Amino acid sequence: MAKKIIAETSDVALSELQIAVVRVLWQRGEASVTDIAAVLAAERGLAHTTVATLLTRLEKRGVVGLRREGRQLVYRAEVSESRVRRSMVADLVGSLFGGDARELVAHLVSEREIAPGDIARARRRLRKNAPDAE
Amino acid sequence: MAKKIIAETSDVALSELQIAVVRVLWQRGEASVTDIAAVLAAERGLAHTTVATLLTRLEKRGVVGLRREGRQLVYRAEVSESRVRRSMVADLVGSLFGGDARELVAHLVSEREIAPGDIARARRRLRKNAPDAE
DNA sequence: ACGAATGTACTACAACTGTAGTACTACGAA
DNA sequence: TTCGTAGTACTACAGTTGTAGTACATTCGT
Repeated sequence: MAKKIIAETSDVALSELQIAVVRVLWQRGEASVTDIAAVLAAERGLAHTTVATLLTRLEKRGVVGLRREGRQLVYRAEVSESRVRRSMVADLVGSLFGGDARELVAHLVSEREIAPGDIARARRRLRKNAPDAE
Repeated sequence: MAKKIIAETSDVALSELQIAVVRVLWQRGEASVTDIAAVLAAERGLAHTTVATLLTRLEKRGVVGLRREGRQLVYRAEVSESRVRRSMVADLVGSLFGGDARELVAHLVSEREIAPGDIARARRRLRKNAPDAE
């Protein structure tokens, strides 16, 4: 009882590029290499094989899963966006804000990225979209 | 007119470990390799030479500067903590929150990391510590 | 002055990342 | 049936990171 649990528990830190790849999967649920490569080619001119390599590596790490459809590989995300957000925000808060998310909020305020009322608004929205998410 | 300006303008993304090193400098203003190595050795058992290597590399990147004092090297940070925060938070918000910091706040709320009033509190604190900070 | 200790410079090395080419296979069109 | 094409697998390669050893130089105590 190791690998699985560790995989479920441990952090998922992804690079910007890796996120861009997985984002396509978050949006579509599933996508073939060609689909994803098309997006990444448009977004940043990456070669098809580059995207394939990226996916292979992410698969090896368990970040994405794949299914074979004929000769094509169809990928899906194995980690949710919120899980990645959770772990990456926690990493950032931990290393740069002394582990206190309120420091991050203070930073955002001083950078004028957010304004009073944004928390309340977020709360209302959350309540609406997931009324019983405790 | 390139390097300098680019250096001043461009992003500063540091790894967790690199931040731990620079944090010592942020705290003390200046510190010798031995000082920093002592902290890092205590914090995470790193060898003296490891810390020296880290510092050399950070120096090459312009993240820290150094001064020679006899046979010792005394380092100082060349980038401020707030600059690093700015650029790393922007990166994270950009890649995981669609560039909208309010999404990050919503995430923090849903993770129960912050509560209503935290923005106002941050505001008051900022106003107090830097009354004319625009 | 000599040897131990201190401190830096250089080298090493594996893992991971960004990037992509090449080789090979199977499929579909003519 | 044959050839171009789509698609995957494998290899490559430079740069960064985490980690530290070794080689040298310098200095301090006795």
